[in-house]
Amino acid sequence: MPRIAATDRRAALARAALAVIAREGVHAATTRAIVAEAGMSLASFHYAVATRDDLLRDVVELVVGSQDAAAFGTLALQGDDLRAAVRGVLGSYFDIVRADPAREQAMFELTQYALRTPALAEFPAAQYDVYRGLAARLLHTAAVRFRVGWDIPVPDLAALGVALTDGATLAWLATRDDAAAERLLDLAADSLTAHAIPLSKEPK
Amino acid sequence: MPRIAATDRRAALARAALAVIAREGVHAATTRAIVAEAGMSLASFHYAVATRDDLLRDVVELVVGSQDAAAFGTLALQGDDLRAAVRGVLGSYFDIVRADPAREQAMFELTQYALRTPALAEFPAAQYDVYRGLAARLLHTAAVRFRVGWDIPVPDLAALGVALTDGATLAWLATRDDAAAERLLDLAADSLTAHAIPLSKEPK
DNA sequence: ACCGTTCTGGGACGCTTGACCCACTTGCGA
DNA sequence: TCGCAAGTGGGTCAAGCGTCCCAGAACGGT
Repeated sequence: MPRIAATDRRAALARAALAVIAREGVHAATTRAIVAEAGMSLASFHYAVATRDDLLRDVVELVVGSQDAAAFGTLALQGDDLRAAVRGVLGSYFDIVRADPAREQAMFELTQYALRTPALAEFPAAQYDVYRGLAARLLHTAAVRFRVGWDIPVPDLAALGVALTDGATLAWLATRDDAAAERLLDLAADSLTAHAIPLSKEPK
Repeated sequence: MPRIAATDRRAALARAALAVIAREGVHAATTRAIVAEAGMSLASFHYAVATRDDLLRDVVELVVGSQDAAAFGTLALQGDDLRAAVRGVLGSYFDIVRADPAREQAMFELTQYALRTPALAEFPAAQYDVYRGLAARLLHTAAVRFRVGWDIPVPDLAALGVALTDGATLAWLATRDDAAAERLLDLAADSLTAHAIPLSKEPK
């Protein structure tokens, strides 16, 4: 076992914990399961981190922090018109979900867990700020590219987008019905683009 | 301690378990916590039910079965026009969520738990069938009352409704932002009613 | 080459968990 | 009224949990 600085080990443990959670759920993320995943001894755990809850906090931070650009960086705005672009982004997101359903489920479980844990209670709100911020940026970019405006505030529309993707993800995790999910994403794209208004000939 | 038939005790235990889960989360629903909630001795637990997982199965069945008419029976279709009626139903649903957020979170947690448990893996799909069926019935009733049709299949529109309510609930549980939730429900009602088409003068 | 800090491993602790056993009480049917 | 199945309570078990301790190994500055 190579020597690793405590701070690095802490990060490695957080990643290992996330892997365990994705594979077996939050309740299975015991100290022993985590160190086994990371290939460490049990003592290294408490050398790097004071308590298990502290590590879970790291995991939540890891999730919130990395879910932004990391996973969604591939979501490119492309397509011939606004509707196609929006549908494309939703489809790309959904491909990510389908590629690793366990991980996506782990996100939901972590959110629920954080809501139950007083020390972590503020994280879910931050998580949704990240989601909504990302959605808002995408909407803004789309509006610029296709020279449209939105007939409601972008943050509100972003919230709608987040709710739609969350709802679609949850439904697919439960049913694994690909066709239904695709139809749902079609409707979601319609709902979002319905709020676009063409700008006057001379874009600002 | 009065004598209670094993079958009755089993049902009582399931209700107690649901109460514990709502209050403290799935991971806190230990056999001891459940019997304490139900006011029984630990031995009565395993007399009424073979194993803890068996009881959890009962809880899931209880949730799926009762969530239909029971909780949503109050969702009445009322309002002067379609849009108002749909918004009213969404608002009523949301009032239920806000009245007992812990219980609603318990529903999500149970779904996640069931997805992780092979013996319970088929329940989430059934749960969503119930949701979608309820939404479809509401949409059908609304169409009849306000003499409109839907420009897409009702099951698809029902899936959209379920995704929107799920997404809105999840977002509110995380942020507890009432105003944002109300705005989101406004948009949700718009998205749904956008698919209504007026019927010809002579309704069948 | 040395020494003290930094890191590692194995073992151990106290506690909670799900499960269960067995002696007991209760109440219904004959 | 009586017997026996149905139900109850307390105590107990092994396993798994988070946490901790301590002897020793590896490293970096001198």
